[in-house]
Amino acid sequence: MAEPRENLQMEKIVSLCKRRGFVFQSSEIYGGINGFWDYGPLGAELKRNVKELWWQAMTRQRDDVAGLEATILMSPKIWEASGHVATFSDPMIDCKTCKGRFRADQTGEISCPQKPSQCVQQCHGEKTEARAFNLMFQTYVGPTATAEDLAYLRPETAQAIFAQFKNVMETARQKVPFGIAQVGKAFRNEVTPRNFIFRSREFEQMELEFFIKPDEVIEAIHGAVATPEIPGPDSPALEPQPNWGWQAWHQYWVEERVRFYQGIGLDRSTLGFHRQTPQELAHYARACTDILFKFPFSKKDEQGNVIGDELEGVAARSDFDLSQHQRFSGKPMGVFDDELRAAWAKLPKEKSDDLWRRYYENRKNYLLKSGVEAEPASRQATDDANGLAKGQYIPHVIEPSAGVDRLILALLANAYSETTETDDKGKSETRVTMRFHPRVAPIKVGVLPLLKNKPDIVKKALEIRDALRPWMNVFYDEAGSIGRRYARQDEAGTPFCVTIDFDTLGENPERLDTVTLRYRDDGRQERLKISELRDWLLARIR
RNA sequence: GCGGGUGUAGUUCAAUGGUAGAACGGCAGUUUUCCAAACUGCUCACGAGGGUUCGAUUCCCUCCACCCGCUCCA
Repeated sequence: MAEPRENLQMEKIVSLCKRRGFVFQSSEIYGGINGFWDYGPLGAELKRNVKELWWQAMTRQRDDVAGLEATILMSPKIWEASGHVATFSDPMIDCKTCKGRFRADQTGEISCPQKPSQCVQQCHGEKTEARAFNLMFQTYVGPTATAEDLAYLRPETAQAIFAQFKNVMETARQKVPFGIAQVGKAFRNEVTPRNFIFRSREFEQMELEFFIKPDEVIEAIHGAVATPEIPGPDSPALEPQPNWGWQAWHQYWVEERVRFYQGIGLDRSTLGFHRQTPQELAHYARACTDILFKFPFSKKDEQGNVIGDELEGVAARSDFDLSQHQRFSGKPMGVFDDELRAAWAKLPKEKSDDLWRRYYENRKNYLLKSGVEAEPASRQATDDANGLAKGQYIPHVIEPSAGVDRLILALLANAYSETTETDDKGKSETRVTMRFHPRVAPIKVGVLPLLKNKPDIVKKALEIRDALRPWMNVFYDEAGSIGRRYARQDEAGTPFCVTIDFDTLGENPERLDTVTLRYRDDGRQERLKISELRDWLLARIR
């Protein structure tokens, strides 16, 4: 059984996180609280770096994405529209005899684990009353704590993006296709928080909702929907094209996201992919590709290959979300497209009839599945399809949704490496090095005076620290032997250290104003001029 | 929520029905000290609450947390 070893690996990581200040248990002095974790000094830096890199890549480096920072508490109607009020509060029944737990509305369909010939409803197990399992945290807005004041802590950040879709589009002066990005906390009262920070009750998400034209619109404007080749891992990323349909956009975002992970040190070989099957997909979703990371606790498939657990889901969610908010709020969520209206007028009749029909079917299908009666559904779908001919449509969306804390855990697991060395006396010791990519490393450079009792060396070291500080996170350390300080920085994952010695001060005139630069991963050292230090480091940490 | 396991310094471990030791770490100091050097000194723990007992870290109960399995995972 390989399980104890994998468990050991997680235990080592958890222990290091505590010891070095990456992650602490929340409320530890009171015995902790299940499903909540705090980030210590190094963890806070690591997390900040990750979020900033995401924000940089997803918004600032692009013309077609705008940012948003919405509130955690919102109108509860948002969660009715999104479906969370309904799906997050399933009544459950426990069986005291067989220890099973079942959805109360399915006891007539699920077979009893002990007597598969009978359904749960019929078997003789002693069952509890149905109890509501609401996975959304509740609170009250206002002092009266009545049912009208009930509110929920958001279980995902995405819905605020949909709710603010029109405002953002207008103020950012964007046109479809474009996206809205948001980073923020989300809360789920998980039944079983597990695996350290992998599944917790308070967590952070980095979500993009990228709005695209429905395929019918692309066809009307461009004649056909493009199906581009997926570029190989080493070829340059695709440039988005105006004639892309949802499949091309979906593939594009999966690829973009994988490149992001590679850019912060997660090699493709550490990742896995899972394309959700039709059974797994939500009814409104067209496709969803999960990007997985092979965690120490991840399970293996029949062939013994590690499967991985979800870092991010890239979902093609059709026009479901905006449609829901349009229906529940009564506010139009569609957009108007000049190009579409002009193109539509020039379409051959059979083409426009075909597109009209397909759009109509999609809209009717959505409405029926959302519980709208047949007749009003077809009336509404007719209106929607007529709107298409006038240049109006509800955008579809591609949603790359990533968990920050899961990514942090992936980076920790990926960086963790240990080497055991045996000295002359036969005493062996294990050293840990956190091989973070310099972009995410909490500390970029350690500044170390060789000796702390030599004022000139210390003074010079402090000057260097102060010169680098505005540009990167610097850690100054003068305590203990130089080797000990290197080792401390290795455990923190600091990619570079500079050491100031007597040569720096001119004891060896050729080396005046130079420092030792030491690499974390192999201990290699070279001599670098102080005047070149800042640019040398900046080139490697960005 | 159910079943199993675990809970002793910051970390990893030890011992004990008579209130706890070590290693490593951390802090301070000495040292022209470049890979956890050496030496000196110091700091830090029985998850919480009850019960049994003259006395509980040790036995019992409850709770909390962590790990594993089941369940859940929009």
